[in-house]
Amino acid sequence: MKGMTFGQVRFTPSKLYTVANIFGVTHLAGATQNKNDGKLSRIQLENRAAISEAALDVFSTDGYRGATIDRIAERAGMSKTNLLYYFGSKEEVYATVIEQTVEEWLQPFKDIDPDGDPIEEIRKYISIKLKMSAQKPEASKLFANEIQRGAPLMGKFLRTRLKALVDEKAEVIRSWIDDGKLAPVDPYHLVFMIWATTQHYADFDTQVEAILGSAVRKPGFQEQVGQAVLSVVLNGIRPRDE
Amino acid sequence: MKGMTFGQVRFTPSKLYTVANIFGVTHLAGATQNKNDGKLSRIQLENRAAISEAALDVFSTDGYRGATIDRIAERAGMSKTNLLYYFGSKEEVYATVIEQTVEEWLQPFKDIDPDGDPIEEIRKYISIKLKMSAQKPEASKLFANEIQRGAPLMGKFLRTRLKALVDEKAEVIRSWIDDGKLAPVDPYHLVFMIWATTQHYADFDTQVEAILGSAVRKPGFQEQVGQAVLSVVLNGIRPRDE
DNA sequence: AAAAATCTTGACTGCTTGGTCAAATTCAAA
DNA sequence: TTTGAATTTGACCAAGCAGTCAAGATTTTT
Repeated sequence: MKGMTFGQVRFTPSKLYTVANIFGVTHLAGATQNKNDGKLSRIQLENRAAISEAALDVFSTDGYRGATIDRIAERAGMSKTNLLYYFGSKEEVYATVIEQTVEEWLQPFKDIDPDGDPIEEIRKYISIKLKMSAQKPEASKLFANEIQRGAPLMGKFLRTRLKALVDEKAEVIRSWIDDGKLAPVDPYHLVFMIWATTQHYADFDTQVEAILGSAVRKPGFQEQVGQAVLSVVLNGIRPRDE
Repeated sequence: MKGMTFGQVRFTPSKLYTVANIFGVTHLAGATQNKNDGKLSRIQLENRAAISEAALDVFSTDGYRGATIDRIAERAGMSKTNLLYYFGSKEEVYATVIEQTVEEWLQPFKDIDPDGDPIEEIRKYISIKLKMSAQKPEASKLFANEIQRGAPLMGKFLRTRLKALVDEKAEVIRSWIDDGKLAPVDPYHLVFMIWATTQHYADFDTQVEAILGSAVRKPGFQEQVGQAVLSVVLNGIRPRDE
């Protein structure tokens, strides 16, 4: 598609292709045929990084449709034309940013250790996830937007790699339950609950702040959230008799 | 239907205005100076309803920016021009749809009964919310999108009425805890958890379906979700000794 | 049935925005 | 320093889209 268009139009000896792995988008990166054998120059590195960062900001708040490459370029400190020199299209910028973020975002989930203590592993996972939501809400918002659009870009990824990963972890949880170390609960829905709850603080930060007011900016807030969420997930709201 | 009322109507020379009070948007409603003293004609009623329904569909999947009034009009079975005869602008359509939905969506929350059995009240609330998410995911997606954009339209509503409502219910939950009928948990975060979890099944249905596959369309699915969510929220995942 | 009011639409306008092009300007290797 | 490659940008184009306008069609009122 993109590649074809370019092949057809004249191959400017000044464009270099980078293969986007997960989402199957082949996209330009800046400079081909540079004698530097595929390696990106200092300027390319800097500019691509600047664009990615700016794009994450803009896409996460404005959504794919709402974002404009003009605004991304401005935020990255360059002209739109120059941005388009590094990324062949808006969609490529978007795909790249999602790619760069998804691995990082999923890492703590992968890190759940089948041999660890179940309660401790889940506690750790929730804590990390909450921290990530607080520190980089843009990442969460970016995904949320993509999924809510029907995941036109990530659809296949969700159905293959993500599903496989969740299946794997669900099996782990199931074995924990079998060992009597967790109360019997559908592992998939438990995962969804954890995702929903932790990401809520990123995706709906506007609402959380509207309701809790300035408290969300006080130092202990994150800990308070962690404690509350963990308390419910681990112990439930039904009083335990002691 | 009391409490927050919308839809007062007043007139101007050539267009009939409808005042959308909560969101402070004054918007046109169609029809020139009809003598019919504020009452909407049969055609007005039908068309406004058709537009609202179509708009909910389109806005919820495409977001505000992504939606076009052309597509809304097409879906409502009329020309864009005609749609604009009933609603003065895209934003008015949007505001109207949000208004029409928010009350309905919030009703079960309002219905939480301070004098009821705490566990039972919360169980009921979660069940209803899950059912709503399954039956009308568009409503949830519409809000999600609005909040994630930074709530340009609903911001004030969130900070005033919604906050007041949540404050009120948080007080109820606190009193339940004081009575020893619930485990001690921050009421606000409990509410957020319930919102996040239940709405997740609407907002992220694409992801849920990608991971669970065809199971989501099987008859018992909704009950399964309800059971899993309730089990965690009520009892937690830490095994209870019997 | 005629008039008045209401409803509907095609044609058009102006603006935004993704993307192209060719002409610079800067950078880096020799 | 020279020279070719890499980088940058202003001018431009076409598509998409919100919103206007005036004229025609339909419904309601008298």
